[in-house]
Amino acid sequence: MTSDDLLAVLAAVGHRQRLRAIAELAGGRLYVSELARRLEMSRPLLYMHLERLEKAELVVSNLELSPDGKALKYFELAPFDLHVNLATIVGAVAQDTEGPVNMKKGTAA
Amino acid sequence: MTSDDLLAVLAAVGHRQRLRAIAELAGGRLYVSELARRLEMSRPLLYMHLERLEKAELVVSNLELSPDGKALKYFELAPFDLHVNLATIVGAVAQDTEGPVNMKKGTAA
DNA sequence: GAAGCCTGTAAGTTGAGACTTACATATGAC
DNA sequence: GTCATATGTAAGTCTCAACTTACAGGCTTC
Repeated sequence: MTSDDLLAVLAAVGHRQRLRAIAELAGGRLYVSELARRLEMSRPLLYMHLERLEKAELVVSNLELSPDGKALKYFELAPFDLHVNLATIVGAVAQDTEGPVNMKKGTAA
Repeated sequence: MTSDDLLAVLAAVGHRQRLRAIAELAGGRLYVSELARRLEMSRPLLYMHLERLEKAELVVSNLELSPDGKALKYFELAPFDLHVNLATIVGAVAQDTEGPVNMKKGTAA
């Protein structure tokens, strides 16, 4: 995991509104407008937060059509469990100095 | 853990410079000026970051006198291991709605 | 048609954190 | 004395994320 990845997750989850969004989604998938009502925040604002959570791969979205034809953008939680400890941080930061080498997978430096 | 506590830690660690500071401190305790040189950032700036890390209880400081009489403010890592997952977040957010009750310890609601 | 939902986005404001420069203090060495 | 080290902090700038308002569509139901 690069420090960019780590920072994306930490910054994404390190915000009160996004924390609340995640907690609300813990009860099950919801579409944007409905979630906005529950969290009592404007839809465009929530939209922005959800985009951020999605980039950090903490949630997944899915545009669907309701039975009555409305477009509903559903969001649901992606499973995640990040351990914020020394090993994680040192590991992530190490990659920054380790030379910006392109590698597909693994730690073959 | 309240959501304030959780946010303090996440926001503190969710910043590139502070991540680097932590990684550098992983090699052992350092005083501010020395750490500033290693990270190549201004001392006042680093100072601010360290204060933030200390508030989140990720580092501990200690003002000491060097053999030659100089005051050195040493920082060292505090042990930490936060699991960023659903349980942690839901638990933290739950306390916000759970009524701002003062309680010493335990979850006796 | 108008009204009720929904998504998507642009444009503007604002506020907080990040960052710089500068200074005051203290100590020891020359 | 001056020069080097260190801490502590004030004051200012600046950038960016957060947030609001407003509008563009789409589809139903009446």
